[in-house]
Amino acid sequence: MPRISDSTIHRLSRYYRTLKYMHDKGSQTISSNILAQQNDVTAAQVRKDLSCFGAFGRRGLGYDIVDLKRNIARIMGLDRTWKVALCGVGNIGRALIDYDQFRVQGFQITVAFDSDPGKIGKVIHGVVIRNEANLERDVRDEKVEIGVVSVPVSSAQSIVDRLVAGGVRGILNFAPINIKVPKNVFVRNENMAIEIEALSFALTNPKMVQY
Amino acid sequence: MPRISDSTIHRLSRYYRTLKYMHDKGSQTISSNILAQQNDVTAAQVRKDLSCFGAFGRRGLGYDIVDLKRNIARIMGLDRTWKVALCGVGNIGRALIDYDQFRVQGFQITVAFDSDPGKIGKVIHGVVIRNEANLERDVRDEKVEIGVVSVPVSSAQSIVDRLVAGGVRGILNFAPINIKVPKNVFVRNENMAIEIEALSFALTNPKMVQY
DNA sequence: AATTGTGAACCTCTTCACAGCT
DNA sequence: AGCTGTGAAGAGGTTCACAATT
Repeated sequence: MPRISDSTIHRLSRYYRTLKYMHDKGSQTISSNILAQQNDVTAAQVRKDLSCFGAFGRRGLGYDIVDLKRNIARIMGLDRTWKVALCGVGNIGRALIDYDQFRVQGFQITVAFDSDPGKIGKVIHGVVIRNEANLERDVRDEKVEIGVVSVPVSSAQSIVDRLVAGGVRGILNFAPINIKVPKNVFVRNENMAIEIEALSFALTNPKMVQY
Repeated sequence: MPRISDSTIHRLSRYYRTLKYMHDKGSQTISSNILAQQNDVTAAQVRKDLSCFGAFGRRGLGYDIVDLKRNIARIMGLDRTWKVALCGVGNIGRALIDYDQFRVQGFQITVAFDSDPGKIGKVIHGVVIRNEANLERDVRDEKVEIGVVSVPVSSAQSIVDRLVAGGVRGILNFAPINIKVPKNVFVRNENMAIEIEALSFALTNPKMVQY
């Protein structure tokens, strides 16, 4: 089975978003060239990325938007819903409970946890904040597959361990720390400080990065 | 002037965070090997990354933590403060106004804008929400260098154009759209949906990604 | 004429391995 | 002996260029 690079996976998400947009605009077909322009990559890159999974276009004509969109959704597992547990209902956690980009793509925050007794029992955008004490049990009962970690650094690793104990297979980690998981669990990190620091680097060393 | 890759810049941020942590724990020196383990990379990678900017270690002894930390801060422009304008005080914008990882690293949200008349004038964590109508002028008057865009997709490009008109040189974009800027302005995208979609891909095709 | 799919060339990033310093 | 700094080798990702198809 061929390995797919992170870059290709990221680009696939972006192509998918472009296809949704073009479809909403009423277009029927799209060429690799247009898809490329919309995402600041080369047309060859688009075709290479897609060719990892099959031949979806028609020579001379381009790609059927509805068809390609459906294919990418299938490839990426976006043609279904995913049950998500949110851990830590602070500023970021609260923003995520109501984040359209998650909901619209089938990521359903079905349970949320916090350790603060003052928050437990409250309802935020339709989700009840539960007591962290029963995390493993609740995650298992609700058949949660993905855990989102938006707790402080100090409790991130232990929350991750408990999510894994509850049977979660994927973790989206917002805590700025390198968490450890068993080999069969996937982690993606979302550290917003890293991107603004990259901006700081670019502004400080404009000659060292390509504009 | 040698080009520095995005990957190296990202890793530098992560090394920096490790160094802060180790320093707080009271350590004096650190080897490339330990720094590597803490960040899931090889020791050679750490040394190569650092060697882009100079020779900071001592053979046989490793790196002095305080010294390396200071050097990375200087290289990345983290030894100063940056004035930041926040555009769009929705769920994400509100979370960012109070995001420790920004503040602690010197990114000061000095001005915030929203187009909703109901929000204008309100104060969130010490920041007054201003009328978007005067964005260019306010950004210029306050000498803002970085703009954070957390407005809906439909108004993202026009807000970016106005930030640029106000003299901003770097943009952190949370809108899931590929914004266009003049060649001398830097953009970094922070699309949280992309990472959870990458998780969806990994869970759907475990054989195609390395655990 | 337009556009895909793809092997080959190219380029960039990562790892190796070892000389050199403490 | 321990560990860095780095040229060279290796791996992996991107672009080229063209045959194949509509």
